[in-house]
Parts: sequence; C-alpha cells; structure tokens
Amino acid sequence: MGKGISKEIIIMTAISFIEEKNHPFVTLGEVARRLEIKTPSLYNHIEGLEQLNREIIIYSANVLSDTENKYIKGKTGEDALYGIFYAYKEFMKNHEGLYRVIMNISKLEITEAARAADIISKPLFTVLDSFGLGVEESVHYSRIIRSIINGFLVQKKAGFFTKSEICLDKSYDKAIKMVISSIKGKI
Amino acid sequence: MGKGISKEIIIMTAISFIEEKNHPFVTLGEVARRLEIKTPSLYNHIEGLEQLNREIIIYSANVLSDTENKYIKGKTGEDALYGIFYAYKEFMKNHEGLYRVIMNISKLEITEAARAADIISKPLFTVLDSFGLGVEESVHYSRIIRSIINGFLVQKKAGFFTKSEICLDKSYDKAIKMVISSIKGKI
DNA sequence: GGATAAAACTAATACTATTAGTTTAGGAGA
DNA sequence: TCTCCTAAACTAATAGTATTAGTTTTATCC
Repeated sequence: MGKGISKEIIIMTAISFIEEKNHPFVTLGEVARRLEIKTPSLYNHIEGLEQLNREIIIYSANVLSDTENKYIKGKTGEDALYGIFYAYKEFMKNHEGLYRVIMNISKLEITEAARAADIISKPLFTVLDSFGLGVEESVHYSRIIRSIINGFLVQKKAGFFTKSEICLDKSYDKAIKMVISSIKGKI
Repeated sequence: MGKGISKEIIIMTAISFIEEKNHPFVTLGEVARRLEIKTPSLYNHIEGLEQLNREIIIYSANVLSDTENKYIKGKTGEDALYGIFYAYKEFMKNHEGLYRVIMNISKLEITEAARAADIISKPLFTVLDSFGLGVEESVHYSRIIRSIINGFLVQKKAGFFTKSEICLDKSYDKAIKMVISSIKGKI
C-alpha cells in the first residue's frame, strides 16, 4: 500500500534538500512536496520534526567520520594529524549544509557578522600588539585564538566534549599555554 | 501618542527575553506580549524580524567587547591574553543567550551532540594514539584540535575573519603547526 | 473476492511573520 | 477650546510553520 515511503527515504530526502541548499534546516512541507505526499502523511513514518533532525545529525556525523578516515588512511603521526585538519576543511567545502547541521549553525548574516567580529576582536588586537608581534603575525594569532575560544566554548556548551572525568578547564588552560609558548617562540 | 514604545525599547525587550531563556531567538509575538501591544504594532518602529535580529547581534557584540576590555584593563602580554580567554569564558557563562546570538548557535540537542561527537572524534583519537601520547594527554589535545578546527571553519564561513589581504589558509596552517610542535614537545 | 491494516487523505488547531486598511488619540495651531 | 493631522495603535487577512484527529483509500493475505 502507500507509495513506498519509509523513514529512510524521508531522511534521505531531507538530506538532499540540505545538501542542495547548504542550509541546515528543512521543513516537513518541503520533504512532503518532494515525495509528492501531503505533510501529515509523513507522520505515518516519523514521529515528528525533532526526530527527523536527530536522524539528520547522526547521518551527517557519519559522513564526516568517513571523510576523516579517508584522509588518515595509511598515515600516522604528523601526516595523519594534517589529514584530520584537511578532512574537516574538505567536508565543510563539500557538505556545508551537513557541517552546519552537526555544528548547529543557523543562518549566516555575513554583513552583521563582520561588524560584530570587528567589535569583538579589537581588544584581542590590542593585546597582541602588546607582545610586539608584527601586524600579519597578529592577524594570524588573533584568528587562531578566536578559533580556539569559540570552538571550545561552543562545543563544551553543546555537550561535544565527552570523557567528563578529564577536566575541561585543564584542556582550556593547556590551549592557552600552547598559544602563549608559540607566541613567545616568535618574539 | 501611543504607549511610549521605541525601537530601542523593542530591542531591549528582545534582549531581556534572550537573557532570561538563554535562547538566541525571540518571536515578535513574545516581544509584543511583553510590551502589551499587538504584534503588527511593532512594525511602526522596526522593519521586521531580520532587522531586529541584526540589532540584537550588534548589541551582544558590544556587551562582549566590554567584558573583554574589563578583563584586560591594566594588563599587557601574557596576562592580557589570559584575560581575553577568560573574558569569553565568563561571557559565555553569564550571557549564554547573547553568545549564542553572536555565534549563530541555535538549539542544542545535547544527547545527539554527544553521539555525533563520539562518531566524529574516533578518527582523531586514532591519530593521537599514533603519536604515543597517553590517554589523558590525547583527550586534551583532541579537545584543543577540535576547538581550533570548528572555531576556524565556522568563523571563516560566517565572515568573522576580516582582513582578507592576510591569507586564511596560512592562518589555518600556522594553527596546525602550532599544535604539532606542542605535541612534539610532550613526546 | 472480502477483511484487515497500513498509509494515504482532508480538516482543523495553534503557532509563526507580514501587509493592508481602519481607528484612536495626542499635540499643534487657529 | 476646538479642529485637524499624523503617529501609533488596532483588526482582519494571508501565507507558511508543525501537529493531531478522523476518514478514506488501497494493497495484501486468507
């Protein structure tokens, strides 16, 4: 009976939309339209939008994991670590929508982001200046530092850092020390 | 005439909601309810939801900037840099909603995030293992590396990294090298 | 072929944002 | 003080969300 629709088909239809639009949200109406059924019919297969979103997150995480594995295959140590860094970069380029799903990034108000970024990063520039780094070096470090801070706080809040027996504050402190010792090596 | 409502009052009402709920979105209905007017009346003062959201971003960025300045006051170099790191941390603790506004973080599906995080971080653990670091050290580095990667990619995509004359790829590469040289110092 | 049950449907509710058109009421000027 | 004007409120309506309840269709099994 029906039209051969299943939970898996619904998830994959939603994923297609996200991949096409590079937009991490999909509406049930959009999914239903693509499957040529009415929105309420989706409820015969899924519990609701929330469940669908959870499934999309897990699917996306698996695609990212596959990409990582591809990039570290046959490598160890330094090479493999480079591989991880570039796997993420590649994934972001090829699957922006999925990355945004995983990392919980909604709309991107580029213009306002740039203004906000300028406001936020002034104090950090002042600090880097006080180290006596040149302008270019200061820009690089400011990006790296802001990456660490934002990446850390966001993922901590989102519950991305498991292994709770190992102190989060200590990880943060190690990150700071790493940056400082790197800066000291340049001056 | 009217009830003494202005654009500023609407923005501050929206901010209050975000601060109370630690949730980076607010509906016009909620704002109107708090001001005891009907939703369409808001349009006498603001252009729409998008403009309101932009104003909220800028307001939030200014609060964060103030926090940073407070933390670096009278400090230079290393101390000041610590100040920046802790300013963000403090801001996230006290103004989670505003931080999520700035950084574009929507809902947080903690349970799924943890599952996703486990899937994603396995390959990185494998790599860190290959360096011969201990378990604890591996966890710290995995957190730091994921912070850098996510923080960098998100902010790059969001247009947070201005100064386009200074190469973004080079910043990323410097971050990787910094991590590797730090790891090498431990083994 | 008819019963059964899965899976479609329609209709309705309660939220969003937004626009159009109407009413209210406060302040300025005669 | 009265009138008029306009800012700012209102109501009504539209279109788009998710979701639920109840009904009809339809495929398959006996």
